[in-house]
Amino acid sequence: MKYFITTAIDYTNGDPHIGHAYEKILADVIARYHRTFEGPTFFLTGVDQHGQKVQQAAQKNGVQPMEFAQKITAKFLALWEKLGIQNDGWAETTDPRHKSTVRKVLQSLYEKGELFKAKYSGYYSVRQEQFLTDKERNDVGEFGPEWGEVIFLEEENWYFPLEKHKRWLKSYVDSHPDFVIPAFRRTELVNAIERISGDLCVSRPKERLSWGIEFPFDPDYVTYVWFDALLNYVTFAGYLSDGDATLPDFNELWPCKAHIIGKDILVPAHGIYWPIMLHAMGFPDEQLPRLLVHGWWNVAGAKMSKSLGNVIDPDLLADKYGADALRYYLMRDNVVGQDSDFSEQRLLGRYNSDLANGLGNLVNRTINMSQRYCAGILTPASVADADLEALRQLAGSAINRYREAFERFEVQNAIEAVWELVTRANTLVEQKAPWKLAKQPQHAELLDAVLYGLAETGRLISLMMSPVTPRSSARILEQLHSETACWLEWGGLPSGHRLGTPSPIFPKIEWP
RNA sequence: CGCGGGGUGGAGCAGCCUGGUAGCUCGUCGGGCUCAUAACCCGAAGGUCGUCAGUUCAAAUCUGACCACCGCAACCA
Repeated sequence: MKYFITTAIDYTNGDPHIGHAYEKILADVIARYHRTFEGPTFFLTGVDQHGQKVQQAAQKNGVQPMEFAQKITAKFLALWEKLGIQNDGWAETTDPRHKSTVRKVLQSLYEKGELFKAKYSGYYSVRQEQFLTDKERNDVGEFGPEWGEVIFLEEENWYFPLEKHKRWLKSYVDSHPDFVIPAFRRTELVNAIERISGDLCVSRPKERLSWGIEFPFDPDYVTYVWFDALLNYVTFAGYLSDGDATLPDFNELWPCKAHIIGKDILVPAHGIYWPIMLHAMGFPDEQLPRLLVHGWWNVAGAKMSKSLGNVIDPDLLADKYGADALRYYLMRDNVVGQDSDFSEQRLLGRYNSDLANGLGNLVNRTINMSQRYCAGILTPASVADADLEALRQLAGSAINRYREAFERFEVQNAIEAVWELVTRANTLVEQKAPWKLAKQPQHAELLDAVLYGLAETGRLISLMMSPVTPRSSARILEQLHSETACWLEWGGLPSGHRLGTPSPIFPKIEWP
């Protein structure tokens, strides 16, 4: 079995922003942790290319939907490359392999009697191309001018029954407390399940929307975008792929350990539609995925939105401060699940105080002293020293806390555990003052022990930080001449090991 | 009486589920060090943990009420 983790697939009707980046970085950090320290991992992310909004955005730009979707897709891909997102699978909903699986699922649900055709009539906005409900009525009970021409329309569509699975979903969620992480998000879902009524319309007549996956048994219709998008989690894991060698072995991956999603798409898409879909498709309860729900990045206390014009561009930030600095800030300054406030000043503050002054300086002074006092050649401790022993003990407990935090998706706590070690190592430098020991030949062994302890601590720290700051960690390990070892225990550096040349990894950046 | 979230030293946040000396980063003040990216280390000041009441030997943490704040049309993680 592989550790299978996914993100939501991003809708290709607009450019990526900091929220998209945060989610992918979070998933990437967790995936990298597992890949490095736990075992085979499969990280899937991608883009959602179908649907009305994409069709509309394309029209607005005067291009075909496919062309538009591909253009936006390229932007996402370029950003993930820049941010160091290391995904194993890439989901595009226009991929023929995906279309084929979606059709197979539709066919199978149809044969099981889980899809039915029915007429719906109601008020329909021609401009917005959607049916209106009472929610859209304004104070005086009318549909406002923003909807344009509103007509009464009767339309036949395919429906997926939700209500008949309501009782099952309720009992499933009740008996699986960790279906939704963090726990408080579960409350919202439980309330929403109580309100389930009616069925989900999963088709759109082609004359109204052509940009989607055609129904296999009714070519006048395309699939509703969520029904199409949610299935990416199984199709790109190899579900019903008939041994297609370009896709993974489904049995190796499923069930997914975590779908990482934003709080806005928990209800109803991932918390209601998706488990009911899987249930209807025949997945047993123990084969359902888990949902890891993250919060939003606000800006100066306000919600980030295109209309407010306060959208943060991760691409610019990565250029300005480096991908690792951005990754570090987003992971360090946020409790997974909660909202956070984005501040560039704070990003810079974190970078300077934690990465430059803390970790970067520790590594730099360690290698420098080793080069200066023992020609960069390490000799493990041959003398007992209480401070060194304490550092070694702390390294052990930090590793444990780090691993436990990752198992609970608490990336922030994992980082804090590492930083305790950074601080402790810097303290040891002051306690032992190697520059003094170097002048006292009788303390040569203690000096060796201290320098070894510092280098080894530096190795462990950069290893532990490698999921978060992969490129910087690689550079640190390179300077330590310890490029390959992933040994997360004390003593990875052998006796006689020769360190490299020190060079600042995180140069300090002044606020303009 | 709609749903949900948070209200913790100057700023930003953990802790709350599983009650028991209030923790972290930044900032301020004092001291130390000189290996290092003017970085590092130590110490100090600063909090009645929104308010009121309850449970308890003990409440930031559990219960109830109240107060002000944020999100729940669209864009959208």
